[in-house]
Amino acid sequence: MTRPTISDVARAAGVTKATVSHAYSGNRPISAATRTRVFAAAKELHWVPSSSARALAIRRANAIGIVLRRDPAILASDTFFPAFIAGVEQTLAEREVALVLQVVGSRAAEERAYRAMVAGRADGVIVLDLHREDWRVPFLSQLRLPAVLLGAYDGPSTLSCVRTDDAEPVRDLVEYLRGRGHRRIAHIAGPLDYVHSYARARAYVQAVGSRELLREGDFTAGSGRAVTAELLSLPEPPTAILYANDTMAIAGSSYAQSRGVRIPGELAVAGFDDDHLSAHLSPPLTTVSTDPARRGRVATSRLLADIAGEPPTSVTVDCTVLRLRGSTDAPASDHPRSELEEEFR
Amino acid sequence: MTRPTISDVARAAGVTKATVSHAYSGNRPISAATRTRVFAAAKELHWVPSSSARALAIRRANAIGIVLRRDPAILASDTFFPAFIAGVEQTLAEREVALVLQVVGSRAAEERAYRAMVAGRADGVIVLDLHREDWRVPFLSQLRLPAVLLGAYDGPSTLSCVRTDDAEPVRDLVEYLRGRGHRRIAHIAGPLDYVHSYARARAYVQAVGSRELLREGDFTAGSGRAVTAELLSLPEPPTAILYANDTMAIAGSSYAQSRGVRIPGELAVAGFDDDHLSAHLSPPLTTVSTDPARRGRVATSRLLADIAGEPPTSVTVDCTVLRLRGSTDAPASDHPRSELEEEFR
DNA sequence: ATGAAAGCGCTAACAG
DNA sequence: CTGTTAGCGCTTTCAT
Repeated sequence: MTRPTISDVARAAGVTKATVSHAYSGNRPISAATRTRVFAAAKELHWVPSSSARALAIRRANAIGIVLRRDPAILASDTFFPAFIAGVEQTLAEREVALVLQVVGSRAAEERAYRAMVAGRADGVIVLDLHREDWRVPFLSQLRLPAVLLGAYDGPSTLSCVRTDDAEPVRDLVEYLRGRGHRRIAHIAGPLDYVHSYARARAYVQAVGSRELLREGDFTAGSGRAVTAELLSLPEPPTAILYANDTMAIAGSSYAQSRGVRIPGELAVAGFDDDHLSAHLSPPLTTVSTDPARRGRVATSRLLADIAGEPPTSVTVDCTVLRLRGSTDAPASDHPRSELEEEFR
Repeated sequence: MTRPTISDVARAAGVTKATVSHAYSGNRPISAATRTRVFAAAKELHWVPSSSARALAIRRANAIGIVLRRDPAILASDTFFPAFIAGVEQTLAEREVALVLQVVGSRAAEERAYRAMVAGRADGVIVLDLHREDWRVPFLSQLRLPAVLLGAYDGPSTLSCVRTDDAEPVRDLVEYLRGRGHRRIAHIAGPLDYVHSYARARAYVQAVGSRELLREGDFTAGSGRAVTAELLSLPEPPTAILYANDTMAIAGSSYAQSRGVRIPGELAVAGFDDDHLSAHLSPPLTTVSTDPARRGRVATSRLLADIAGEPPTSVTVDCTVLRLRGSTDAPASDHPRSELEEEFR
């Protein structure tokens, strides 16, 4: 009635536990005959090795962790996360490694969660939502917990890092809009203490040469709407808005439309992330796809390498693709296609 | 250099391992003095009990599992999942239980994943995406793995179940649209082998009394668009469409708008799920909010109860709320508000 | 090629 | 109230 153990299998196969263990791990030669007997017995008894016992013996959890400190509301509105997880799981599935997820509400809980990870829940972690100076970087190093940072972390760090160039697509977008005659281009950034928000905002400021039309949102639909309202009520409102994510872009442009502003005729808008809805809106939303699944895969295999003992490394994954769509079409339809636009297509 | 164990703490505190263990578990009286010494020593050494050792000793993982068999694309477009997870974590955080997540691609992998769960990764599982006849129900019973089914499962089952009434909001919606003069109301369902899709579709068919305008989508934006296109090209197209989720509703109505169909003037649309964007669209989308976070909390505490040895139970959570918004406003603005509408407001 | 036995770090009787 | 002593189920020397 109780689950079978390795001893049961050994007994049934007429061998010892060691033999069963090695038959599975392949860590030492086993005669074909006994191996067959062992496997048969195991299948017969429906034996599956206990992962806790295994974890204790080899001092490895065979799991990686992600601890997220987020407002449930933000989590729910994040299009990046599920796709990222899908990527993580894709490379995890090949080995027999599990993902343990912990969503916490406070810094204290976050520290506890990481300590629990080192204490045997996970062999390493992926760190998301990087801040420009993130306490977790020194904290995790000190914990000696293998970790990979997702995002272009600039502070001192000896941890592995999976970088993305957030600046380039922003520059391209600004250039593209300029080419279409836009002179007042606004940017609604995400919280500026996030490395990716900051990188996008900085690229924007450098490209337009002014902070006048830079605003800070919080990635939610509500803030997209609110900040858009503010921008549109300016004496001289922008003719184009770059949003730091699609959620804000969609909410913002819907708000503009509800006020009678025609998109892209009177206002061009672009997002970031390529939400699954963006291509299906009216007009379809210009955005930057960032292939979260791929980044999940890269981060995971990097982490597994760290765990296996390889030295931490920084890798850059070139995954941003500009998706030019209807929401940034020419303000007036008589604008000829610019060369730049052709190039992007 | 190696992580401290309970023995190190015991030695430092001048007691035995048993005392340290009990000081933490409270499983037997410990004098205040020694307890203090123990805690001091533990803190001094930064000791955190090894979860694998603990799991082996108490035969419990202190973790629950969710295994998901989904296309990454569907995962990414699912607004339900992240919110649900947030709810799960909320009640998990109070106890020190972790969530292990596994996304798999095949039935075989799914079985393996569940077997790994019983084998020590998790003490119980939450089952999502229920099919009308789901092999996992007998499978998990046989595995003797505590499990709670999320959704109104009708087949034979002795597992706990967290139910939601999907039918009522659909009936209400149909009634509401009827009250506004709609006579051709279509429904774009999700895959009909899912219990929730089926329940919604059945309620729809009962309410309108015909399957003529029933279609099956797959919850993605692409299918929302495609099926909407088909419906709109009918000789006698519907004047209202009920979608089984907001993703399809948004894609579908955007498509309609891009074809010049005015919403709600010429076509009323409603979704299901209350995506974070829905209230911010133009027009705002009428939908049914289903409080995924709350259902996550309920399912989790139900599962923890099962794990604690309570007998499995079926609970119904009354969490659907109709959100009437602009996308279902009167076809002609001279329609007086119906009484029903007032009641819903 | 296989067996015997000693842990991995914790909990839980069983004594005292 | 606290110490001793077996395990939990697996891996891994060390023998043979």
